[in-house]
Amino acid sequence: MDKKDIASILKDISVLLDLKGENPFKSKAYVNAARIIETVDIDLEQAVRDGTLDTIKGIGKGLAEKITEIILTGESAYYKELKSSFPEELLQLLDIPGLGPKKVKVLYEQLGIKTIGELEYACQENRLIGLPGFGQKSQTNILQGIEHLKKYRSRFLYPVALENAHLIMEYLRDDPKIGKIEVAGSLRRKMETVKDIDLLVSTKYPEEVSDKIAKFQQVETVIAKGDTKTSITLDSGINADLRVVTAEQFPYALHHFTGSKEHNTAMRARAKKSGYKMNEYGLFKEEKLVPCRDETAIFIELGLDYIPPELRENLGEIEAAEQKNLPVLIEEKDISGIFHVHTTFSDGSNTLEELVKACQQKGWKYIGISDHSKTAAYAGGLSIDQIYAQHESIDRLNSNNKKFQIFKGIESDILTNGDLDYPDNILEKFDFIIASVHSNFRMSKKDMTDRIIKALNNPHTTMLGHPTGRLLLSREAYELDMEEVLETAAAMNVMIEINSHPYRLDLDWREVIKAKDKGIMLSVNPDAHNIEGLDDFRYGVGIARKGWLSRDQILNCMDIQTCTTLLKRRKIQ
DNA sequence: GCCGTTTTCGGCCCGACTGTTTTCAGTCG
Repeated sequence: MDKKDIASILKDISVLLDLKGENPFKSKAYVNAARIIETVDIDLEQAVRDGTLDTIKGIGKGLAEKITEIILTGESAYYKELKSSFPEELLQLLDIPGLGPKKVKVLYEQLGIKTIGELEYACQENRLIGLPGFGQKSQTNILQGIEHLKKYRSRFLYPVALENAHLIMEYLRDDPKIGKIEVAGSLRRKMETVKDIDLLVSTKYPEEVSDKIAKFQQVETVIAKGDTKTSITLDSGINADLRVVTAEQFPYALHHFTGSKEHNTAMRARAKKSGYKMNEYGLFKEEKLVPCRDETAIFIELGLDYIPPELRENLGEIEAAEQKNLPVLIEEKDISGIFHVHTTFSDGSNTLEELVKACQQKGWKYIGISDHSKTAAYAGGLSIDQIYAQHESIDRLNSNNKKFQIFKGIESDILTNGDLDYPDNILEKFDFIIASVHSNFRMSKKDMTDRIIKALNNPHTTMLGHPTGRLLLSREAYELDMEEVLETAAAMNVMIEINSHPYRLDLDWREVIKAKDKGIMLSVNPDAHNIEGLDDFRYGVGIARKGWLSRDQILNCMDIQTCTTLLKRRKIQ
């Protein structure tokens, strides 16, 4: 029973309470507690033993009791009881846009609808019309929503959403009636996946701009259209919300629609405490607008340093901003070289020479080549002879150019027993070794943890590659005790990569925060298989920023000399 | 269900939009 499992039970309880029609604040208390459990850096089992669970802000006596029960027994009688009053599939109905707990309750109690299939059938039979709160329009919308759900996934990868956002922005940008236009929402906060695109536009002509948005060629449907908000579905399947405000309102609206919801809630509560009211239209003191020309001015008015969007998750950023304690976040320009690049020696599609040239053109000072190791036969893993051949090429290129360094590396499979993929006399020939799991994902949590821990204890391992193995929106992470992995990495001085491939973004940014706190050095790696793939490092920088990292905590922000020293550190120990 | 430098009771962030109503509830962010 790890933190995620506990949080998931608490969230389920919250939904069930909503369905029962309980006090909404009670339900909110459970969601809130779930979030706290997920993010708090406290050993919960220890807290149970010490009886200190209810000293955590947001967890009182009632929740502490329930969480204790879950930790000790793996179950919750309260949860079981709630669950038994509804069919299990019922919760899926909440995925349909426009259906919340109240309406689902009506559908269930009055029509006995339990599944999406039953709901679709009931709509086709016209049976929703006449139910309290339902009519012709809502029935049609529900049918459309079901169609949409079937057709598309509910979330999109960050670059996909970004590209779609840029399409809309380009369409609007040249319009003289439009002042500012900016991305907001989870996209601006650089979440790894997003549900929809939020765009904010300033104009004196809201109606005309709304009309123009609805006429965008790539709009499939206009979901809603009002004075300040237009919601559309693009033909790529992604939804976009466009908010239209005046130039004066823009900074407040930008902050509001960037979120997160949790950050906003905390900000408004804070504002209220000091006698302000805060909403998307402004910051008000005694009903009077406090003029702010940009977001920074809003933060300053509230006694805070500017909080970059990536940090706005209500995970301590407001307190840090108050104490002038926010980190100086890493930026793309801080990257001075790149590790984890595949060449034609294994499954890459560009040669060593081409990749080196591409890196030089980007102004980088070094590249760390890491092709696959021999067990990864499907990816053309290198035989020992091929390693010698590659090292010869690298030595030749290095001797011809003293200003650019090629580091010799390998992405070694972590074998099922936790060993690396070559004998020691070969492993010691590399400048760095990325140890990654590429096979046998379905091990027990304990076995997988032991497997990785063993690899971390190997003196040849420089860094751990894509630590969770997840593929966003398609493959779950393998079972792993991440806490133990981070502890070991910290103790053994092993670095961890932030794999920047948009399908991975692994280490997860929530864990990056914890890794940073443990003093672990991270490396923003593109895991590039061709020249274009090098640019994925940008997504990794986004994750590093969400993980509160500064340049001095990232290997590939260092100069050649420092990198060389840091890579050798492991072997000397 | 949580919380408290006026409070152990009575609050709990706030507003837009839709579809259903005939002044508002539900949903969403």
